[in-house]
Amino acid sequence: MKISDSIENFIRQMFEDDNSVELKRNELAQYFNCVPSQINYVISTRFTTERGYIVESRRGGGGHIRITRLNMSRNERIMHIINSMGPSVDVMTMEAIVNNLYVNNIMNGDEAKLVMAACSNNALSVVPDGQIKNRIRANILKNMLLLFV
Amino acid sequence: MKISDSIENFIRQMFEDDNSVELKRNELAQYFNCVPSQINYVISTRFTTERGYIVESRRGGGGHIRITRLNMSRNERIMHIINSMGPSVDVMTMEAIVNNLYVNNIMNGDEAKLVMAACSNNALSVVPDGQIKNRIRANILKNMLLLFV
DNA sequence: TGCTCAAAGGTCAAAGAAAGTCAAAGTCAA
DNA sequence: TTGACTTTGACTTTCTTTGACCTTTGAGCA
Repeated sequence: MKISDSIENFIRQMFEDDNSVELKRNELAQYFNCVPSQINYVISTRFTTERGYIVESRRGGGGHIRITRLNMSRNERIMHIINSMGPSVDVMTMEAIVNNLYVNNIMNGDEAKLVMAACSNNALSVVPDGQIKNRIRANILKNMLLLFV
Repeated sequence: MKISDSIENFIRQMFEDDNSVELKRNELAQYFNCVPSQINYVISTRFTTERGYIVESRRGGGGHIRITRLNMSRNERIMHIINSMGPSVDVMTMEAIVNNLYVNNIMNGDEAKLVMAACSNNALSVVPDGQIKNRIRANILKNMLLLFV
């Protein structure tokens, strides 16, 4: 199960040497034995701007999808995250953001855990409404991230 | 023998080798011949933050529930704070608690700032009602403090 | 040069797969 | 008999998978 995660890992590994990778949607889909649009799904949920990626593509013969990992300065990165975050953030996105900052050495493991704890569904379990929960989460996250600028 | 207790024991045994276990709600329910929501019941009554567990989950295909046991051996003080905190905490109390932990070297300055940012009125400005705000604050604080245990 | 068409990739909504919630009904000990 | 704890199940929410249909691109041919 969880083909999407496998695909995500596969793509992630392609980044080992380079900050930019190029892939063929159909080839990749065939390799993973899934429909091509699943590749789009993975890209649109895992390689978003919020997580520091830029995606470009080209159709037609010799078409491709290029994913580029952004390399911004620490403060730029944080401000970029805050600004592109929108008023509402779900748990997965929040975790991705924090993890991203962790692997980029912008926060250490303890700090990452703290942020995740503060923004977890558990911490917000008092809030009944999911929409509002995500809005509060976004707010808490922004407030905490500002400390790293 | 109550089914809930059996399930609790079963999960507890899964912790033998590891501090973190992952389970499938439906599978477990089938194994115990109960409705899936009973698993939620067991988790929410037995594997709570108050008892030193963190629960994460994921829905959809390949979903799961992960329970992580926090290392209890560290400071009783924190557990005591958490347990004696009540369901609602105002800003001043929160700041006093955090400051106390700071001057007692249980957390460093950066960490203290993070906790205060997450629990600030600012972070919770989305929440209109003051009572609810304090309840959310208490929850966030508890979740963060557990990381110091 | 301009046209045509196959080869990419894109979009979207429906179906599927888990887990979450909540309240009603049941149980049991004090 | 009451109140706390359990059990159950209908309904909800979230995430994933699939497929039908759409758009863009570029090579090759008239």
